[in-house]
Amino acid sequence: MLSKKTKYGIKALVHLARLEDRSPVQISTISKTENISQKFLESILLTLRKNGILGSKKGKGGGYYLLKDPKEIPMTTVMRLLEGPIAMVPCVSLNFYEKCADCKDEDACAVNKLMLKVRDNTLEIFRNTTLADLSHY
Amino acid sequence: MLSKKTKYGIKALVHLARLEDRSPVQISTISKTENISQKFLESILLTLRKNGILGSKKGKGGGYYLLKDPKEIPMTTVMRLLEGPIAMVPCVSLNFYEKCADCKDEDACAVNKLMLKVRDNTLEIFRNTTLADLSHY
DNA sequence: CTTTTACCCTATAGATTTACTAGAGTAATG
DNA sequence: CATTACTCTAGTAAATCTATAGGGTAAAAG
Repeated sequence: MLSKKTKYGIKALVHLARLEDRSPVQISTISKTENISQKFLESILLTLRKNGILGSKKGKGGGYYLLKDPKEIPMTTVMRLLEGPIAMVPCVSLNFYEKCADCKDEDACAVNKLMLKVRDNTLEIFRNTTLADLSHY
Repeated sequence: MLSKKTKYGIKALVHLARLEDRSPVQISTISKTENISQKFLESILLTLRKNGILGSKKGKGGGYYLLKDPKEIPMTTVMRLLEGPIAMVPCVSLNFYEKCADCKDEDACAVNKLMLKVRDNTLEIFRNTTLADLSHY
């Protein structure tokens, strides 16, 4: 299951990407139009900012804004930031690899074999989908 | 993340599929060779039995065995039984569809659009992969 | 009638997710 | 300089899910 954190994060990013100009948008605005708990959204936007996706401006007229062109933001980045590993199992993860405790031989493991295929496919989709692609109606 | 339930279930099924004959195999045997908590495995095999994948035999010489040819068991069936929905979000699920509470227009929703692609791809893999495919070394 | 094995129910520790609360810090504006 | 409008931070509570353990029952075989 996709966490709400990721879901909300994507919605917020798309919200920003759909706007013409890149001037700061307040959390409360996004929160209201996208039906997201404001405080929860706050922490999500914070992690997006800390990881170079968003910029923020404090004080009056402040808010969050995209740092890059939506075309330059692939979903792999967003997913890894918010959701974590793209692979369903650590033993087939590129960025978060971990050996299974129970598995003797990874090459003979059916789960590994299956999930590797799934990961390859999913990764391909996320790589080839940018924020701009998702923002078209 | 794939639950251990599903992981163990697949391992157990592959274990059975790799055997020549279809005579009953004890839980304890599978549990030991696959490094799975016996009690946990017990409940997993039970649900597989209740859903027509496995048969069981009580008493001496008893155990679990496959009811069908591994070629006839697509991973869609196994995944839906053990893991639940294949889609990462209920609003793109075929078998477990549910409307998002927060989402006004599903067609305009970026999360929906993205996850639909992922689901289609993943589903295709699971459909085209049978237990037999996973059982080859 | 004893052994062996599946079957079934309950409980629980731990982790994770989601969300709320309360306030501190910072910048623009009149 | 005071006010207002924001972001930022931390702590925490509730709810759910996960993985496992324990103990007892029922059926089959010899």
